Amino acid sequence: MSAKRLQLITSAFQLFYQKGVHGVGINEILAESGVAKKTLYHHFDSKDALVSAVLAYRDQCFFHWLEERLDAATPGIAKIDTLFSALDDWFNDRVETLLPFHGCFFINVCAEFGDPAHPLHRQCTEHKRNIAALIRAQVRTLTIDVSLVDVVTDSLSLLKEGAITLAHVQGDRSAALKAKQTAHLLIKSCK
Amino acid sequence: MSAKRLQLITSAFQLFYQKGVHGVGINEILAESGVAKKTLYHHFDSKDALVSAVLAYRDQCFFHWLEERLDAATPGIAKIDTLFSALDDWFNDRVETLLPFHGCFFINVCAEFGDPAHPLHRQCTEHKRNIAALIRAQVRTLTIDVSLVDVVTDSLSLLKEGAITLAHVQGDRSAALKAKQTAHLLIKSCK
DNA sequence: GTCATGGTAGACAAATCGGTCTGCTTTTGT
DNA sequence: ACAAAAGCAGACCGATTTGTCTACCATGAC
Repeated sequence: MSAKRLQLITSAFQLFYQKGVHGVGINEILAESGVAKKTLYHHFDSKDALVSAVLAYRDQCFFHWLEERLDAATPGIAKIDTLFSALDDWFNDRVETLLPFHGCFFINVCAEFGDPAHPLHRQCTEHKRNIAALIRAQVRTLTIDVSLVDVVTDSLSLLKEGAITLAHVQGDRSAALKAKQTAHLLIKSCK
Repeated sequence: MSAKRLQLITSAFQLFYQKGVHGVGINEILAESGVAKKTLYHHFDSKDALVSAVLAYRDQCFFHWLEERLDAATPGIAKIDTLFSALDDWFNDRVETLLPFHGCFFINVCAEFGDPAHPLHRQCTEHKRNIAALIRAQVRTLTIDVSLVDVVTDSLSLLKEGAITLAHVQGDRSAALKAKQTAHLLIKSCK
């Protein structure tokens, strides 16, 4: 990938994440990234195409970060602990690669592109699907009845998304720890 | 309240809810509401002031709707059942007064106004605080140890917010029922 | 050496943005 | 009845939007 292209994506992400996609103009991205307008439109057909590339970039960053954190944990309940500890680090700006917390970028984009049929909205749906699959893989390492895997995965997803919203909208930076506590209660009740 | 003022607020809400605040221009609101521009700026100092009024309007609609639903339920676990049944009705467009589901308007607005110090962001925080208090009142009718009221309230809030996100971003319209199931497990484990 | 590629700065276009204003009509309170 | 308030349509303003275009420079492949 071209260096300029990457620079455009990272600058655009930073601005979109803070101010929303519609709240940031092309010219602001150019000023921040120090790239010429012609170059931007050489790499991307339109602003929407840039947004799509930014979503793909963030999807990759976020997924790999979480996957690495989870891989480092020992199978079982520690995997679930690690999931919420990782979220806690994210919420409290202890993960440099994720940039200062401003909620979930994919939730934010869906707020602006509300139509579920919109390509950008679908891209966000896809991201969440991938993360949910990652969570399911952790749940499978738990010593619980196989028939409970689906429902526990759903519950953990609910808690994760709820924690993100609490942290962002309510400004409750301890949301991940609350979710971890609830997850413990939940899994204990499965045994 | 003036009829025109109300018309402006309801039209603006409908458009903002579907397309996001920055995705809707003043002129579109005027065309949809059939109100003159001068009249809009007679009632509101700026677009931000209109957004603030729309938030207040939605806050009132949503709170009163949920409060009525919860009041009608018998104290105890039925209150919690009713909470998630109400969400299920909302997600599946069975509540006319809330308009077709496009996620939580307050979460959406926070996505566009990411700065927690922004007045519109704070207004959303306030709304969530009020809803959380309403949930806490239901939890108090449960026959659980008083020391658990806080943690159960937090857990239910997490599940509620998570369900909203799952329903909107993932397009999972059964999210409220999954959350209800999880809430049951959780409360059962408190006894 | 030559030529395509990717890059620069920035003028420019057409549309739209939020917001102001004029001039006129309708409604409403007393 | 009459004056004040609220409403109308829409022209207009300056700023900003996305996107195009011209003209030129640097680099590297063949």
